[in-house]
Amino acid sequence: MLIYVEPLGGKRVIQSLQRAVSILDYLAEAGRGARLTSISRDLDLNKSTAFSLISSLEALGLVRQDQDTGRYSLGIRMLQYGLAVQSHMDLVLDAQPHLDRLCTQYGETVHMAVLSGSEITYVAKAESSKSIRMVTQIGANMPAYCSALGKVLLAALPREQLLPLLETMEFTPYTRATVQSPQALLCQLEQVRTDGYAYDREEREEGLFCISAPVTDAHGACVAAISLSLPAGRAAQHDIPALTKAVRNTARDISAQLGGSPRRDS
Amino acid sequence: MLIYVEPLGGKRVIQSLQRAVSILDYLAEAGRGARLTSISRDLDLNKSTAFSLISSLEALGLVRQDQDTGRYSLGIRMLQYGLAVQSHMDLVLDAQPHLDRLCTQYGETVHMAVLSGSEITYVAKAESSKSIRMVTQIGANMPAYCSALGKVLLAALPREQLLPLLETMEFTPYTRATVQSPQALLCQLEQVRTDGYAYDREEREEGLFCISAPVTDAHGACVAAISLSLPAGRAAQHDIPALTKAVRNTARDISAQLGGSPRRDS
DNA sequence: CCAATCGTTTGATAATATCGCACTAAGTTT
DNA sequence: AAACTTAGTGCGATATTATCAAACGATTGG
Repeated sequence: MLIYVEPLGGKRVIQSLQRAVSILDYLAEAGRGARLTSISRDLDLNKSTAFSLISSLEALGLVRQDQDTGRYSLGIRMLQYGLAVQSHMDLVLDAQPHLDRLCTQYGETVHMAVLSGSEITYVAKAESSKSIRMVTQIGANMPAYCSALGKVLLAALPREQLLPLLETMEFTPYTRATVQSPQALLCQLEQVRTDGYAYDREEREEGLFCISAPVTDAHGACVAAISLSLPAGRAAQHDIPALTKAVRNTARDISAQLGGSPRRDS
Repeated sequence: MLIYVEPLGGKRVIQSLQRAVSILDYLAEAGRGARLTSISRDLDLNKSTAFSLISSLEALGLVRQDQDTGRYSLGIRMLQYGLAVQSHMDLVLDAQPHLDRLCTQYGETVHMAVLSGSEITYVAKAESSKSIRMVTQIGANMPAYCSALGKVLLAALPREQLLPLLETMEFTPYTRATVQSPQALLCQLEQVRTDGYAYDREEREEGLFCISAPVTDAHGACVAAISLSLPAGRAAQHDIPALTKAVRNTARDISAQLGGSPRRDS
């Protein structure tokens, strides 16, 4: 008998759903499929329960089982969900043309990202056609503290959300320029707030330079950030202030569209 | 009191999961977010039940609620799942280089797809760099009966699976060349089985020509199909028999790799 | 200003997911 | 080859859990 007392005001989450999602997470990370036993062990689920959950997920198409090995992995139905998110997000739909324009204008890769906890998630991009370019995947995550996009997004958070988040961060020194401490980051974020844009000068990766600016919704809340990435080698050929201005203008254009466009009903 | 008797041997699916997934499906289709009320109405769920499910999904990050409108839509966590599927599927990983090679060799778009019920799902692609080209989305679905990929995949099914599937199909006449009846389709599939490849001669879309061949696993079971798509206008410039041979060879290469590569353990 | 919806909360209830146990098949060790 | 292990799967009893009806305050609209 397990008596679970809700910590006051906490939302009640359906147990089987919570467990099912934890299995999906597990499968998303476990590259080439996981065994039922390891799932039940690692997630601390009764084997029968795990089986019940997994076979339900399989029947629903979210999980598939390899006929030969018996291993479980995510099903292709997940692909469709991912696509649906991408193609339906107002943000992405509205922003894409602007991103494309900025990309073709300067021939460099453009990204849009949102904040998920202390990481950023890329939600849209427009890729440079040059052979040396930044390669990223939509849906992929990156630590926020060492990217221009992340700094813009973090800078927009109110202190009461930002400070607890800083606690959870680990500051991995990817390069010589990587921010190393919460204090240094806070200091940079202050600068970002006054400037209205952020740079990443090879903080995440040697040779990668990024310029980022915030995208705000109708209420002025920062819902995303866009960035322009260029190899440091090409940075000298560009007029950085001009690029910065272009990025900010594009961000403003997208923001204006988010604020102005009337909402359609279904 | 609802007494539900399982139809003997049918797998029992966890109800709350089934309902949660139906909500996810609903949200995936409902473009710009759905209202709680319409979800509960259309899916025949008690409003409280729907709310419980949805708020759980929200707490788990699969669904998000627009602050302003209150509408629910799929969360960005779904993007990450989609990405995980794509990057972990052996099939896709193994096939991508072959698809890329075929694409650059002829400068036309190449696809790989699998069967989901009576539809095909694109799981990988290599895009032509020409301005006039086929534009598709990974994860998107298409009816199987009117595409080269679909015909290859259907042709590989055993009769006992194929025949019930034919019952459920609706034959929409997209073009003059679209197959119109189960009989005509069966006849074509017979041909595909003996030939080992399939064509789509503007059956889905005017001006679109496709060549497809099956990809088989270690046991010879057809697990996917690949295709090369070209605008009918460019078809005359190509040597169709040579293209067909190239597609079949690429499919064979991928199949060989699937059969030969030893399976890794975690 | 009343009527109608909206999303949300509550608490009682019974239906449901869970768990322990048992079974089979395949792989190891003795 | 028998005994032992470990895999995935099936079943039924049980109480935990998801569900439902009713009602709430907040908006919206006629």
